[in-house]
Amino acid sequence: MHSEVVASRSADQRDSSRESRNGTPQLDAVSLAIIQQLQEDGRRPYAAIGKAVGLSEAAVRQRVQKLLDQGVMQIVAVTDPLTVGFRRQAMVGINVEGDVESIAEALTAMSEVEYVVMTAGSFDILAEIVCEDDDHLLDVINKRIRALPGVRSTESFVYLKLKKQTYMWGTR
Amino acid sequence: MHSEVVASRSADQRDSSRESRNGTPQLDAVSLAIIQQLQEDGRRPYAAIGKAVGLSEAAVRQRVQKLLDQGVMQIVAVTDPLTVGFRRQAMVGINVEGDVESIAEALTAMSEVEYVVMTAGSFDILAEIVCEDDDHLLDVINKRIRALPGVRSTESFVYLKLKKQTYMWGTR
DNA sequence: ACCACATCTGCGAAATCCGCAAGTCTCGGA
DNA sequence: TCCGAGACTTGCGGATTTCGCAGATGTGGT
Repeated sequence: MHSEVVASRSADQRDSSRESRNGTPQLDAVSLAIIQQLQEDGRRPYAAIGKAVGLSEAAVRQRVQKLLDQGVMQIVAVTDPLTVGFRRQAMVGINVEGDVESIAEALTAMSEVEYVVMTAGSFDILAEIVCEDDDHLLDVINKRIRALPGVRSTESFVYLKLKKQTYMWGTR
Repeated sequence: MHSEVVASRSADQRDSSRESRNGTPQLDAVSLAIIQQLQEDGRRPYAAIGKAVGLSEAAVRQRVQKLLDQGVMQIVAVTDPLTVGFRRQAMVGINVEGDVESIAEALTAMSEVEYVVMTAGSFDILAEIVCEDDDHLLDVINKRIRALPGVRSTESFVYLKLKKQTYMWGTR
């Protein structure tokens, strides 16, 4: 009933914040374990987490704070869009002529756009749209996205049924 | 310094849990406001939330517990996959012959599959894959997904750059 | 060797969480 | 109309958690 992740801390396990070349902070095993705990329950007390990962309450608190400050993770409530009144969703594949980045930027600025990713393949950009109804969705796709200068074509995939949505990265 | 969302509670605002025909619980304005608070900070104290939405600490506590029990929302840590060691992601569009639902089910069972949605359009299913490297990604797509009986064809969109990822449903 | 820096621990004080009870109000059914 | 169910409020202690700080410990660079 005392499953410690790490019994002793060796050198390479405690570099909780070293920058790798691309600027993203490098995470050690302990921080990973902390994140894992908070992925199960975002409100789990620091002491309980400490017990699980083999750290003091204060140490866990400091690391969590740093992870939040660094933007490595955030602790938030996530919901099923349907239950909060958004009944139409779609993934939109977009092809761009010219600067892809600027189009992506414009999409990011739209509040109905939940998700924007630049891709390799037959689309340059994939964007997820979350709307209240068909009219709203139609408006966003036809009037706002297609109106952006540089958007060559779009293809829409209206969601029929959401089957899975996980937030368990790093928990495998 | 006392910004209450609701000054007085009218009838339709306090049906915090009524079932609509499709079985999903209906949310009132107050629960929406609570979720909104927790989307900004999943660890915000109940008293602070109560102050913001115009409810007592105890009432907020009861509502949050119910929302969690009902599965309407969950409070979790979310991370940027890249910083936790998953360097290859892709969206895969899938075409199916026969029962779409059962294929979706099979995808859901895979731990590398983060997201599964059934769609209308030129794909029957969209699935998001999160992997550690190219080999892993290739393995999942070619050996596991394409091997499913009923999968007619797939098309992959490898992620080049994630531009936006929000969890702010209902916060508009 | 020594310093600078980051991290961890320990420990009080303050704040929060949690369960509980009693009273109010509204809605809807008998 | 009367009554019960459900939701909210207020109030209350006790257990728990959070928070800030001071003092160790450890590591890397000079």
